[in-house]
Amino acid sequence: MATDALPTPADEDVPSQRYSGLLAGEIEARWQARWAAEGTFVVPRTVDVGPGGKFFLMDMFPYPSGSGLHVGHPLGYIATDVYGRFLRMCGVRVLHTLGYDAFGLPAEQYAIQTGTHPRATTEANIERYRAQISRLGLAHDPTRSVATTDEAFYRWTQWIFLQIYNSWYDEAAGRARPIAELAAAYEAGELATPDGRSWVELSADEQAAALDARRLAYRAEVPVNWCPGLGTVLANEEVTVDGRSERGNFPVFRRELTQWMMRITAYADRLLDDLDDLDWPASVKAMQRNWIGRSEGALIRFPAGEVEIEVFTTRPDTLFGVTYMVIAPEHELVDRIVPGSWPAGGDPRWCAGAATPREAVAAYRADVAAMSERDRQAEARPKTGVWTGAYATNPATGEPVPVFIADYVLAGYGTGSIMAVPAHDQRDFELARALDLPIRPVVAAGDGRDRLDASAWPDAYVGDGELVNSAGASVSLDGLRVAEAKRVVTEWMASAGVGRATVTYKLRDWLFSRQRYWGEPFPIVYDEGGRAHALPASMLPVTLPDLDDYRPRSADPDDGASEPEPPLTRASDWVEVTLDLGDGPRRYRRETNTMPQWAGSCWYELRYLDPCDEQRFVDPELERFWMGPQRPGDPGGVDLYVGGVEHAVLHLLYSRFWHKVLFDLGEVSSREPFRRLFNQGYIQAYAYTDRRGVHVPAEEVVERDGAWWYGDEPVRRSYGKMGKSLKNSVSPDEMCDRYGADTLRLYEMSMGPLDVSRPWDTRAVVGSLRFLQRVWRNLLDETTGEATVVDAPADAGTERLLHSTITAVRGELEHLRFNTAIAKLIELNNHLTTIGGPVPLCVAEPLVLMLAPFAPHAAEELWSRLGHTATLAHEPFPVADPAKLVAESATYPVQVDGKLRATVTVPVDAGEEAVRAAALAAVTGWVEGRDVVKVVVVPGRIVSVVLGKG
RNA sequence: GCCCAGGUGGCGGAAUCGGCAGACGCGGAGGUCUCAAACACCUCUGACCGCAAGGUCGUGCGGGUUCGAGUCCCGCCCUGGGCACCA
Repeated sequence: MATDALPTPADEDVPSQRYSGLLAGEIEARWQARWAAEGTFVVPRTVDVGPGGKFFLMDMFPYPSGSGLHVGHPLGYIATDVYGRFLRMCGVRVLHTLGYDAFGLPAEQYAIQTGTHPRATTEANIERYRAQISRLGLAHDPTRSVATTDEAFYRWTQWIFLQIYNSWYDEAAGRARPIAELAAAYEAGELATPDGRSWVELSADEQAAALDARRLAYRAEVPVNWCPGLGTVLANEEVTVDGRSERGNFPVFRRELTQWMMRITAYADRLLDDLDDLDWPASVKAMQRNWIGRSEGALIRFPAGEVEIEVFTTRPDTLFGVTYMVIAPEHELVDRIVPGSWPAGGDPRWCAGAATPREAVAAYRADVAAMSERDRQAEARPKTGVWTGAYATNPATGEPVPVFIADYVLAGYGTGSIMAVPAHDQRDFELARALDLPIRPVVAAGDGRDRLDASAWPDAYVGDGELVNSAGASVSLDGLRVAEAKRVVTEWMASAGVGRATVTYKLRDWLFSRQRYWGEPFPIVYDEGGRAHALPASMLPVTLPDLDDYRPRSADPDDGASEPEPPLTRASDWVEVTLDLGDGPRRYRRETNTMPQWAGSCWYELRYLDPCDEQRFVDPELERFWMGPQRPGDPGGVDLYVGGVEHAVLHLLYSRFWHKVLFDLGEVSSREPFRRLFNQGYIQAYAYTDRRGVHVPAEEVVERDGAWWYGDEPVRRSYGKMGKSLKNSVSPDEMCDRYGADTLRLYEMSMGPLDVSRPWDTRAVVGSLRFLQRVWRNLLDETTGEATVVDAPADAGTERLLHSTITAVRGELEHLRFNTAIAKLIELNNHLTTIGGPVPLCVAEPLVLMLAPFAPHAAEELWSRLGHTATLAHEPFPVADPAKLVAESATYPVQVDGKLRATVTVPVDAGEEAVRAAALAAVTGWVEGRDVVKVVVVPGRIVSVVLGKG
C-alpha cells in the first residue's frame, strides 16, 4: 500500500482552533513548562497549613524496566493526580511525588542482557520513565523525587539497617530496644544469659555472641530458598506455591546456608493486630493474616527413650486419641531415636520391607529428596510414611505410640513433629488407613456415624462434640465439649509439666541477603576471626564498587547442589579494608551479599518528606506533620497509598515491619506507614495469535462476522496483560501524540471504577477527545480561539443542573469515583450544547474548574482564555448553592400493581393527597372496574396503586 | 477444599438506607456537511410483537419477603483473585 496516497486533511477545512490532538500537544507542553517554571506544585518544607488540612498522597513507585511504560502503568498515577489536584483546589496542602525503585534483579538482568552496567541502564530507564510520566501533566513535587539507587538515599537504607541490627526485641515490653540496653540488662542480672552464667564470666566473644543471638538483624544457618537460575537465595515471599522463583520461574531448592535474617516474627502479633486499625482493602488484610498464619494451640512433650519429642497441636483435647506420631523426614531428632533393629510388636506394613529402621528411614528420605517441590505439593497425593522403629509415650495415658516419619509433616512449621489423631484429623486419618494404624475416636460425632468404632468412617470427624474415651489416671475429659476440654487438658499439662499453651505462626523470619550485585551493600565488615561488626553511621554510605563483571556466577538452574557466589567477592580492593572501629586500624573483610530489592521500598515514603536532609533520614517534625496520628487510636501513616494488589504480602508486610521498628526506637511517631491503601485495577488487553500460535499486532486485527481477522487470516483472541511480546502494548506516548495527555487521562479515568480491571480499547479513546472538543467549542470560537461566553445569568434549568452537578462531582471525587464524576460533567456540557447560544460565564467558570483535575492543561488554557492570568491549580473548587437546587415541580412515576403505567408532574410543595389524586387521575384506564385496595405515596419518589384481586 | 471479590445491552460500565434498570462512553444504524472523507454535527439504538399508539419480557439460576427487588433473605451455578498436607 502506498502511504503517500492516503488523503491528507485539507487545512482550511478544519478550524484552526479546534481542540485536536495536535493543539492539545501544544497546550500541554506550554502549561507543563509554566508549572515547572513557577514551581506550581512545589510543597514548602514547613509544617504550617491552612484550614484545609494536609494530605500525604502516594503511589507505589515504579520499577523502571527497560521496556518503558504502557498505558496501564500510569492508571494509578493519573488517579492520584486527579484526587490531589481536587484536594489542592479544596485548600488542602497536598504532598505528592514519585520516585524510583531501581535496585534489584530485573535491572541487573536487563543490564546483563544488554551488556551495559546496571547503573547506566537504570539511569537511562529512569530518564525514560520521567519523560513518559511528565507528558501526562502530573502535579508531582519535582524536588522530592528519589531513586533507591542514589547514594544519598541508600546511605539511609543502610543507616536503618544499622538501627535494626543494633536492636533486640524485648518480649516483656512488647517492643524493640537498643542492643546496648540488652547488654546492660545482662550485666545487671535482670536477664539470664543464654547458658545461665553471669555476664562478667563470659568472654568478649561469648558476650558478643549472646547479643548477636538477639539482634533483629542476624546471621544464621537456616534452610533457605536457593535459586541457581538466578544465582541467589530468595525470601519465602518470592517463591511461588509450586516451588519456583517468582522472577524468572526457575526451580528453587531448600538448602542450609548462613544468611542475614530479619526477625520479623517478633512482630507477628503486632503486624496482625494492627491490621484492624488500617483502612485497607479486606482482601489485602486477609492475605496478610493468612501469611502471618497465627494459630493457637499447645506444645506437648512425648518422652521417647533418651529424648523428648515435642509436638505442636491445635487440638490438645484429642490427646487420648493419639495412636501414632509423625516427625518430618529431615528433622534432626530422627537419627537420635532410630533403633538398630525392628522391635517386636510392630506391623510389617509400617516398615516398607526394610531390614532395619535405619534402612527404612534412609530409603524414605531418598524418595522424598528425589521428588520435586511440585510433586510434593501435588493435590490428592496418597499419604506415605514409614516407621522409625521407635516408640514414644503418651503423657496422658502412659501408652507407647509408634513414631513415624512422613512428608506430610513439614519441618518448618510448629516443631516439625505432630501427635497423630487419625479419628479427628483428615491427614492423620489418611495415613492411618494407608498403613492400617489404629483409629481411636475421642470426640463423639453428632452426624450419625458410630461414636466409638471408626472402622466404617469415610473420613475424620473434625467437628465439635462430647469427649469420650478420654479418662486417664490424672485427668479426665469425658463429657466435656471440645473448647472446654482444650482448656482443661492444657491446665493439666501445665501442672503436670508435660506441655503448655502456645501460639505458632506460618510467618518465618525474613531472609535478607542476596548474592547479587545490584543492591545496597551491607554496612557490615568481618574481622579476622569471622565476627561481624557494624560500621558506625559516620562511615555511611558504603558505596557499591564498580565491577567489570557484575554477573552472578552462572549455575545450572537445576543444580541444587551448587553454591551461591556473590559478585562482590570479586571486588577484592573493596572487600579487603583497613578500618579503625575504635580499637585502632585493623584488617576487615566487607560483607559481599547485598540487600534484597524490598529494602529501599521499606521506608521511601519517609524520604519523600525531605530527600535533601543530610542530617537525618527524616526530620521528626516533618514526619509528625505529614504522617503522625491524627486522633487517639489512629496508627498514622500516609493518607492514601495507591497501587496494585501484587504487593499485598511482600512490600506491604516488610515496610510495616521496618516502620514498627523505627516507631519502637522513637524515630517516627506513626506506628504504621500507610493508613489507607487502595488497590487499583489493571488495564488489560486482548492479544491475538495466528494458527502457528504466533502473536500478531493487536492494533491491526479486525472483527468480522463474530470472528477476528489479521488480514485474511483468522486469529485467536485471548485476554490478559499488556506486553511487548504479546504485540498488544499501547504506549502513553502514542496516545499523547494522537489525542493529547488530557484525553488519555480522561479516558483512563472514565473507563470504570478505579479498583476494577478493564480492557483497553484504543477506538474508544476518541469519546474523551470529543468531550473536550465540545467543552472547547461551547466556550470558544473554533476559528478565532476567542472566548464566546457572556456575562449574563443562566436560565433556571441550567443553573439547577450546574449546582446539582457540583454536588455530584464533589461527592464522586471524594470517593475516588472518577468515572461517574466525568459522566456528570459530560451531562452538564451536553446540556449546554443542547440549549445552544453563548454560555454564561457563571456556568463556564465552574465547569472549567471542575474539569481541571481531569484535564488540567485544557482547563488551564480555557481558564486563561476566559481572562484569568494565574494558574487555576489553587482556585477554590466550586461549591453548590443549596438554594439553586430547588425545583418548582416534581415528577412521580405511577405504578399499578407494581408496573409503571404513567408519570405525573405536580408542584414541588404538593401534599400527599394532591399527589395521590393526580396519580389516580393519570391511571384511570388501568384502574377502571377494579377496587383500589391501597395507594402508596412515597414523597419525592413514587406512587404505587394496588388493585384488588379479580 | 477454604477465604475474598464479582455475574446488568454487542462492549466498558451507571443505578444498591428497596422506588422510572441500562446514566456516560464505545460500537452499530440512518442522516447533515463534503468531490470524498475525517478525531465534525444531528437522530435512533436492551430483546421480542406491532404500520403505529402501545404491549410483553428482561439485571447468572431456583425459591421467598414486599404495594414494589439488580438491590433484602434462603438454596444453587459460574467467573476472577488469594491460600492450600500449617498439625
